[in-house]
This record gives sequence, structure tokens and C-alpha cells, in this order.
Amino acid sequence: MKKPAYEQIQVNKDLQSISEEVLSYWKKAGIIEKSLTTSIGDKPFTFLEGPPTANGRPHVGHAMTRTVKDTVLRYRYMTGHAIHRRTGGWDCHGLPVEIEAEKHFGFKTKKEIEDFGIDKFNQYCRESIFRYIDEWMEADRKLGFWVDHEKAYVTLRNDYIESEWWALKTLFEKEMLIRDFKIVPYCPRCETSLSSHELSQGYDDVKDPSVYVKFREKGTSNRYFLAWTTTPWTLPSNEFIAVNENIEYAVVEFAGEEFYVANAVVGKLFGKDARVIRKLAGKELVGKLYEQLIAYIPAPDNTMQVVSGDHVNVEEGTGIVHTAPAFGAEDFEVGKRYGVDIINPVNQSGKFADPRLPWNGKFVKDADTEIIILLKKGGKIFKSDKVTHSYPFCYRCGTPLIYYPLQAWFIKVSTIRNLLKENNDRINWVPDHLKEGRFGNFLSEAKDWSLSRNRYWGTPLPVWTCENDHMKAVGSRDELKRLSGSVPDDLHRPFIDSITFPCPNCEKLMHREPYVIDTWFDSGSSTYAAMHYPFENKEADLNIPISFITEAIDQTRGWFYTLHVIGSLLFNKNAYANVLSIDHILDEQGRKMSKSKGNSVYALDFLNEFGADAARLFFFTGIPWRSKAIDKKLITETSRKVFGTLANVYSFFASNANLDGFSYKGFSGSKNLLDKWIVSRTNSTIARSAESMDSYNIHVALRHIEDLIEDLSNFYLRLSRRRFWSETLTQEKENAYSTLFYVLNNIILLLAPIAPFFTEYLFLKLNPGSGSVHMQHYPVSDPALQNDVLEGQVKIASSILELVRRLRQENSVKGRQPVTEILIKSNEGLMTELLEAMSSELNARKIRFIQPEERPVRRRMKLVIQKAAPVLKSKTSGIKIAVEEDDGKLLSVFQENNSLELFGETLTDDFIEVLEEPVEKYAMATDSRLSLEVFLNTEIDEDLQLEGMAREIVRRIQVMRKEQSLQYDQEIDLSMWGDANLNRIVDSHGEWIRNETLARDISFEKNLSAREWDIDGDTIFISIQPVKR
RNA sequence: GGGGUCGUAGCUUAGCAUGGUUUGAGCACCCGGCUGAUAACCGGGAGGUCACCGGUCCGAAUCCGGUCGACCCCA
Repeated sequence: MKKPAYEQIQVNKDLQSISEEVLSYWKKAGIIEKSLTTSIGDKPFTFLEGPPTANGRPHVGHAMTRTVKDTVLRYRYMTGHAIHRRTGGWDCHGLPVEIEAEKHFGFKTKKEIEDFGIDKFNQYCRESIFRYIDEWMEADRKLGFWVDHEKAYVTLRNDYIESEWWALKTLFEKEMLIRDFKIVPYCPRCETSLSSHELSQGYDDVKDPSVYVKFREKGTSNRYFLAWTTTPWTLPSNEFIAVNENIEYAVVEFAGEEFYVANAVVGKLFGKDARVIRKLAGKELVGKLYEQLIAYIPAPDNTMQVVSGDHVNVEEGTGIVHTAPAFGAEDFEVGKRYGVDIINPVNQSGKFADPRLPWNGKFVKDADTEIIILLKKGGKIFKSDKVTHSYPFCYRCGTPLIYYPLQAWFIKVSTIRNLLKENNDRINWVPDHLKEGRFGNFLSEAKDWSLSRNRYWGTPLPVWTCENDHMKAVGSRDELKRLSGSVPDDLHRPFIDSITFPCPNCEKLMHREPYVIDTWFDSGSSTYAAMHYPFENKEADLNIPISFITEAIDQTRGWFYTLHVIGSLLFNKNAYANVLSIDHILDEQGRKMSKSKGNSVYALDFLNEFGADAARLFFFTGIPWRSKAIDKKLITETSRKVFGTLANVYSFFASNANLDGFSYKGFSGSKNLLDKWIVSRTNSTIARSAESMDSYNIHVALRHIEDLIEDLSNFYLRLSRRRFWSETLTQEKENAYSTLFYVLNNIILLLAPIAPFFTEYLFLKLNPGSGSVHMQHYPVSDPALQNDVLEGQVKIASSILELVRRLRQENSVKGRQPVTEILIKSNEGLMTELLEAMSSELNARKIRFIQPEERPVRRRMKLVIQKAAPVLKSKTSGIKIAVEEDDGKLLSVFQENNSLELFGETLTDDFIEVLEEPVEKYAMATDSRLSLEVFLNTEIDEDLQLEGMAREIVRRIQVMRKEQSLQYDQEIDLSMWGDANLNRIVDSHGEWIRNETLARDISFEKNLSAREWDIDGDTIFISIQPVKR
């Protein structure tokens, strides 16, 4: 026997085993390598992987971003793009890694780390960051994420670090990288400052003291400046109080004392008892002096005065702001402006470290209460309370942050805001509101980037200084070697720390500034550092702007931002051209996933449960940039709908094609109208799908493809089935096969970027030995094959079918029972051929399009009782009878005059409604949208009934054939007997029955192997015997 | 406090840019049917103040303003 061309499949095979089968095929055939190293076109397209850190397990959100990346890349491959930089990347440095290491060793302070040894500590960090690398790889494999992991960039490599050194030196020489004293958000536990993006991740609501403090005006006995603070521990460091020159202030007498406050808050603070003595402008307060509040540490010269500050407002507090230059950015600026010494009794662990203070040694926040009690005793508190407000915490260790003066290195991002905005104009944001919204606003307010970290595991800052404070930035290993004579094998701390060299200016020994840099600078450098630019590769090889990046929404202020800043600074252009930002996946209850809640779903578990293709489909169900909850039912349902249907269609195709010995040799068109239609639908879907994919609306593409699958299965195939059953392989049947193949194959191609496993599986069944679906060209729509008129016609046709089905249902006329007549009223006619294609479904002797006036309806009037009765009173029932039993005469009067005189009453259309109902025998259904009306003649005469019975019998025989697993072309001997009028059925429809069931002849001989059937109350025995060949 | 996104049936949602008859689907539910793809499929039913209020307009789910609620970002 000839081997069938199309391998039959198990229709309900689970996706997981399909995946495994495909994975082993890919491996065996080297498909992945081929795809990574070749292309089917040379249009340029560049990708950049946003590097994760592999010290945590990949969860379902990672699976989603990776799916989006993969889908776009597969699509670009299929559209003839040569994809550059299709490699992975791993982010290695940073505080989170160090925190893990500290936990491991049980360290609580930096001193413990240093005593232990930075080399050993960093060695542990280096190992720990790849703790889950195997799980990441396995998840990527199962997900089908095709990137080159072997060429992945790794931010801890010397080459990567060296590129960053080049960048930092470049910035240093442009004076964009500077050292300054600044008040920074600072974690006293980690003993490091935090960048604004790190800061932003740690805000939380917290209860803090809310204290109104009385600063006594110098030279008065009872007049005070009233200031508000939530950080009492900063009060010993108070040096100024600030007012806004443009605000109106008042002097208020209250409980025997006088207070300066903003006029706007008088009522809020003092209630009705307040007596305003006088009002004055903020300007008049500036320069007034006051007495030091807490005098353990003497006030420096030039302090304890009222100063002016634009940041002061009346929305919170009193309009008078306590100013401690050591602990606030704006406060620090004031101190700088007045050139005063700073009172900073707090050490870098966040503890008071001044023996003059009674609370010396305490953590600042723990000293709050003691300070408040002290002030209360001194009568220096007006009011003390608690307030809940949002306060920053260390996003890793949870310690409350403090603002603290540190020497630090900055990139002066605030000076290039305009450049950042200009470059942003060149970026295509998806969704586009981010461009001007969240991202754009952030750029407009870009802050200087605090780059340095007093930590260990990170890219070392390549700046050396000498005791005369000369500075030297080093931009490469070679340069370092020239300067110092040696370069360590590992550029990390502590090895780099011991490298010194004489100052080019003063010959004094230069030491490296002891910092590592913000890890966000690492990942933001991937555009060039991943390629060891400029030491290897030219700028053109970097392909900046990168064509496409995508990550989750949180990267708007993270990686998207740092890439953009660095791209603007170093290359004066946008780092990427298209960026897709997706939202998070929530748990089944719609809650955010988090470690602390323990509700995280891990990528591998998710993939194992549903299969990669189902998971991937789910990621593109709904809008990717809107968060969505995991919905198990939805996942299985969508997957069944798409893959189950395609498997069924394929199975139908394969079994019939094999029977006929059909094999596909290209699509050359078909004259059959349904063929033309599904081909048209295919081509319009291709066009829509490609357009959506090009604009990164992958979910829209998927929706179009799903619609096509629905049309193929539930309309095209349903109506075309009979064409595949004819005896021999005619040209007409050949066309049907090649059409079905063409459509199915195109659907597989369209779906390939989204569901790589299942499509590969079916593609290879359809095209044995053809390598891989993922290396085919994405379909291109042919406008010549699109036919909008035809698509519109089929919409009407399918609506007619639905209406007829409904009518049959409502009138208990089975689908198999032929009817005499179906009448259709439609504004638009229907092509005859289309009608013919539908005829077996419609199952009517006659189908006729009619004019509006031919509609078999009768009009009659109805009295609207609710409205009429109150007016007509006792005449109501008489009029009701007259109107409703009208034989048409009254109606024609009413239609002519729009009113009717009856029993001395005038009935207008307020009271009378004209109804239409089908005349006897007919049932009516309408589709108002397409303005269709369908009438079904429900009268079944004996002749029709016999035919219906014949059909019922045929169906039973087909079931028996199937139960006996007969081949479709197996002939049978048939015998039947029972109480139905079998003789007459066989007389009139025997020939047809024999044809349909491949029965050689029909007998009425009783036979023990017969099966008993009940058909609408009649009992019939049927027996079939395969004919031996 | 500022900014952004969103609010349509029990759930998931389409439609909204370019306003136009009764806001479409799918799931779930109930009723019925089909059976040479069959753990598939079809028909019907019930379920909507399109968050609320106001404005523009002949006409608003759609445009404008405000309110409320959810989520996110910033301070």
C-alpha cells in the first residue's frame, strides 16, 4: 500500500507532548542554530535583550516578556529581516546580589564584609548570580525563546566593564561626570545611596510623628515661628527656617502666646479662637532671627535666621519650614547659599554620633520620641500627633531611608533634558501614551544621576585622585597599564583598589575613588558595552538605534530610561527606535504577584501546566499593556479553540486527501465561489495580520487569525464537506483540496511567530521534509485574490443560514427534514452559486428571493391598552374586538388617514399599533442589521416526510458504518424492516440511499445482526454487511 | 499633592481616533438540536442605567468638563 502523503494525527494530543516532539526535532535537525545564523532576506533589524539577573527564578511575567521578544523576532525573520544581536544578556552586579550574599554569610555591616575579605565576598556574589541559570535556560527552551545564549553578554566581564570605563572617561572629559557633595537618599543599613529609580521602588505608607514646633523669635518672650516636621530627629541640626516671600503670613494670638504662620492655615491650626493681630508678607519675615531650638551643639555663624525659599507652600504644615542643611536637598542648597557649617551629628550607619547629645548612639528614627519629650518639657511643642504618609524605604532591605550628605559622583542628566526630549521624539512607543505621558514627563524633570555606590560588587568607578584632589579618569585597560604598569586579571574590587600611579599633575600617588557604580549604568550600557565598543566593532556595527526592545512597564523608569540617557550622552541619538512596554500578569485573584505574598507563579510550572503554545496564546489574549489575571479556564478554552480546531481541520484534510491520493502542488486558484471566498478571507486576514504585527499589535493579529480559523471551520468546511466525498478525484475536488491546503497552510504561517511548536508540528505534517515553518516567508497578501463584495455576500448568506436554523428550531422542523420553500427578502441579492453551496444546509425544495410586497405577511392592528383604556373607558373592550378582528377594511382606512373613527372615538397611532405576522404555514425571522427577512414554509407533506425519513435512515446507516470502522469506500449490503413505511421510502428514495451509503442493494430480509433504531417514534431495524472484495 | 492608564452582561472583552438605527462577541448558566472533523459543532434564552453627573449636538459608549472607584508612576 502506498504510504499516505499526509500523516494522520491524534486530534486531541496534548500540547506538551507536541512541544517535546518538536523540540527534539529542532535539536536533531539543528533548526535553532540555523535560524540564529541565517536569514531569508537582508532587511536590517536589531534587537537588544534587557538583561535579567539569574539569581532569582523566572516567573510567568518573565515568560511573557520573553514571548513578546520571541514573537517579534520570529515575525521579523519570516518577513526577510536579518536580525542582528539576537543574543541573551545577563545583569550581574548590584545591591540585590550583595544583599543575598550578606544574608548567606550573616553579615550586618560593611565592616564585617571588609574583615571577611572583599575578594571572597565578591567571589560569592559572582557565583550566586547564576544560581538559577539552568532554570532560566530550561524555561527559555520550553517557551521556545530563540536567542543565542552562547553569545549572551554578561555585565561582569572585563570587556564589558572596559567599555563602560571608556564611556565614563568620555563623560568625565565632557564634564558630565562630576563629583559633588549632595544630599542623597541613603540606606543606613546598606550604607549606600540610592538612585532615583531605586528610590522609586520603595515608597510605602507609614505612620510618623507630626510635630508643630515653636521657634522663639530672638528678643521676644512669647512670639514664635511655628514650623511643622515629620522628622524630629533632624531638629538638633536645624539652622534656618524658611518662608515663601510671596505668601501672606499672620501673627496670631493664641492662649497667651503669639505665632507666625501662613495666613491660609490659621483656621486649620487654631480654630475659631484664633485672633489675628496683624498680617504681613513673607518678605517681611526674611532676616528675622530666632533662638536655637535644641542647643547641645552650638549654632554655627550666620544661622538661626529666617530665609526665603520658593519650595515653601501652605498645602502641608504651616508655611514655615524647618531647615536642616544636613538632611534635605533644598535645605542643603540654603546652607550652601549662606555658606554655613553643617550640623551633622549622624554617622553613616544612621546613628547619632556626638557625645554631647543625650540620645547619642541611637538610630535616628528611634530618637524621635525622646526628642519630642524633651521639647514638650521645654514647652517648645505646639501640637504633636501621628500622621500616615508615604515614605521611602530601601527597596531591598526595607530600612527607612534618610536624606544624607555624601560625596558622590553624578552624571549631569538635568543639563540635557532638551536633548532627551528631542531623541524621545524619534522613538515609537507602544502604547503611545507613554511617550508624552509617563516617560516624557520623567524626561522633562530628569534629575542628575547619582552614580557612585559605596559598595563592593559592581563595576568599579575608573577615576583616580591624589591628595591634591587632582582627578584622572581611566578609559581602558591599556591606559591603566601605561599609567600604573599593571592591570589586574579581574577588574573588580578589591584587585583594582590596589592599583595606584603618580599624578600626572603633581606626582603624588593617585588612588582610585573607592566606589562602584549604579548597576543601572551597566544594563543601560548594553547598546555598546555588549559589543566591547570601541575596542572591538565600529559605531556602525552597534546598529543604534536598536530596532526593537520590550520589557515590562516598570522599566520605563529603569532600563528604558538608562538606555535612553546613555544613548543620548554618548551617541547623541535615541538608543532604540521601537519600544513595547507590557503590563504585569496578576495572580488568579487579580492581585500583584510578590515574594512576600507567596503567590508568584513560576515560568516552568506555568509552561508545564498548559504547554508553551497555550501560554503564549494567553499572553496575546487581551491587550499586552494592560495587566491581566491568570485565568486557567480562558487559557484552556483559547487553546482548544485555536489548536483543537486546526487539528480537526487538518485531520479532516489528511484523511480525505489520503483516500483520494491527493498531494498539494501549489495553489492555482479555483472557480468555486466558496473557495474564492475563503481565499479572499485568507488574503484579507494576511493583510490585517501583517499590518498589526508591523505595528507591534500582536494581539490584534491574533484576533484576526482566530476569526479566520472560525470562518474556515464553521462556514467553509461545513458547507464544503460534501465536495470532498465524491467518488473520484475530479478537478473540482482537486481545487477543493488545494484551497483547503492553501488556507490551512497560510494560517499555520500566520500563527507561527505566536505559537511556534504547534505550527511547526502541523507545518511538517502538511509539508513533510520542509525544514521548519520558522524559516519560511511570512505570507504576503494578494489584493487580486481579495473580494470584498464576495465577503459581504457570505455575511448575508451566513446570516440566512442562521435564521433558517432558528426557524427550524422554533418550529420543530429538523435540519434533515426537507421543506417546500424558503423565502428571503433582502436588499441585496445573493449569487446563485452561493445559494447552491448552501442548499444542502438549507434543505428546501425551493429557495426564492422575494420583493417586499411579496412577503407572506398579514398586517393587523392592535390596541395599545395601557394608553387607550384611560381615554376610551367603557368603550375599550368593544373597540378592542373591532380593531383586532378587522378583516382589513379598518386597516386600510387607518393606513390612509393615520387615524380611525370608531364608536365616536378618534383612534390615532398613539392607540393603534400595526403588527405584521406571517400568514399560515410560514414562520418568519429577521436580521435587522442586514435587513434580512426569512420565511420558512413549515408545512410538511407526505412526500417531504418520506424524504426526511430517508435522510434519517441514511444517517443511522452512516453511524453503523462508522461503528464498524468501515473504510469510506467500503460497499455494503443493506437490509431494513420495521413499522415505518419502508416500502414507500425505498420506492421513492432507494436509489439515493444506496448512493449515500455505498449499499450494493437494499433488501427487507430480517436478520439477527440488525440494530434497532427509534426514529421519531417509529422502530426500524437496520443491518449492514460489508461486501467482500 | 502631581502625572498616567482604566471603568461596557456574573467573568474576559470588541467597538471609542473619524459621534448615526435595538452596544457586538466568547466563557459560564438554562433549554433544544446536530453527528462520514465528534472530549468537535449548531440554534435559542436569560443577563447591559456602556461607573456617575453635566455640557456640545438633531443625535453621545464614542467628543468636552467634573465626580467617584481601581491600578500604576512621581513627590
